[in-house]
Amino acid sequence: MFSKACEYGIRATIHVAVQSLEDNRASLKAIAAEIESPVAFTAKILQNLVKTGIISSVMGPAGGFEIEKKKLDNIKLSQIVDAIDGDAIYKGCGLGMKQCDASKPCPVHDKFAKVRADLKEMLEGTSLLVLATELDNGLTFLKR
Amino acid sequence: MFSKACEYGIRATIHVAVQSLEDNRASLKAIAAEIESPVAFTAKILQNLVKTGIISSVMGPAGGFEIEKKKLDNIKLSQIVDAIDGDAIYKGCGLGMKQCDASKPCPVHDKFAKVRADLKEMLEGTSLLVLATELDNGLTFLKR
DNA sequence: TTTAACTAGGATAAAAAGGTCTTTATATCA
DNA sequence: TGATATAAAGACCTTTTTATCCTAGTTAAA
Repeated sequence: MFSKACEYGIRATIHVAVQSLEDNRASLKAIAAEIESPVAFTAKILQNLVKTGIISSVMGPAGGFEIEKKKLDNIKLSQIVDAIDGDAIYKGCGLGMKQCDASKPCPVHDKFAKVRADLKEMLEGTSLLVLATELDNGLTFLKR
Repeated sequence: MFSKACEYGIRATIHVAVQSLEDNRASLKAIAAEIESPVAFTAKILQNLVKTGIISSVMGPAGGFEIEKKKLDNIKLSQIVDAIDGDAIYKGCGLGMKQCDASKPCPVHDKFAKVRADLKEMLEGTSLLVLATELDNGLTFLKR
């Protein structure tokens, strides 16, 4: 479904969100440990998310990654996915055809439409605040 | 969503199905031309599908790939996807975690459940016969 | 000025995608 | 019957993309 980079990116961002709720910064090392991801790879993904403006970073001792608490409710999963994997999952044809739309649909175009719409709705409707809160309440997990 | 191999595999199988409805065999070359796919790569995918028993092949002159007409209604998209990409799309965690189920869900587990169920239902509910018939009627396309 | 942290870039490894060539099966024709 | 041509099967190789690692910089607090 998503690339490894995107999977790590989402999990990392959720951890940063949880820490930000408690006014802590999350260091690269802490994030990688928390989500059990390769450190250097995670670094690149985070850099990308910083460039995109989804999270922010502070260099130097006591530095790390953070997200303004006010923004947590407005950041949706879709933004993270879009920043890392692009929009192929929304726009691309399910069978990889270049041109595939209502006027010249691939064999599964109509059948896929619903699944795709569901996915889009889910990604656009799920905020970091919700994900972070659920994790914080012990309802969900980031490891294993 | 699917690997390139799976996309080609689905498209190739649909073309074989259409030809089988007209009692023709489809040669590798014809298939690759029809779905605009790399010939050798397509060959491997077809071999895989033959081994899985989804399509059958005949060697030698006038040989090619075919599907028993009777079977077309019973072959579902899900079988093709499963043969090529495996069951990760149904069973795997959306965020790539090893253990992720109702008892220890990842942050998007519940949200993904619906999308996944939709996808599964769609793949398991769509038969080759339907796809081949729609293509034959000019309602859908395999190229571009 | 030391040190903890992010930044930047390339290097390497693994997996996916695609290509080449040889072998095997089989229909057809001499 | 045997030779030939056609088409899939199989083994191996190259390229591209994705994932991962490493090393040297830059920033800023203490």
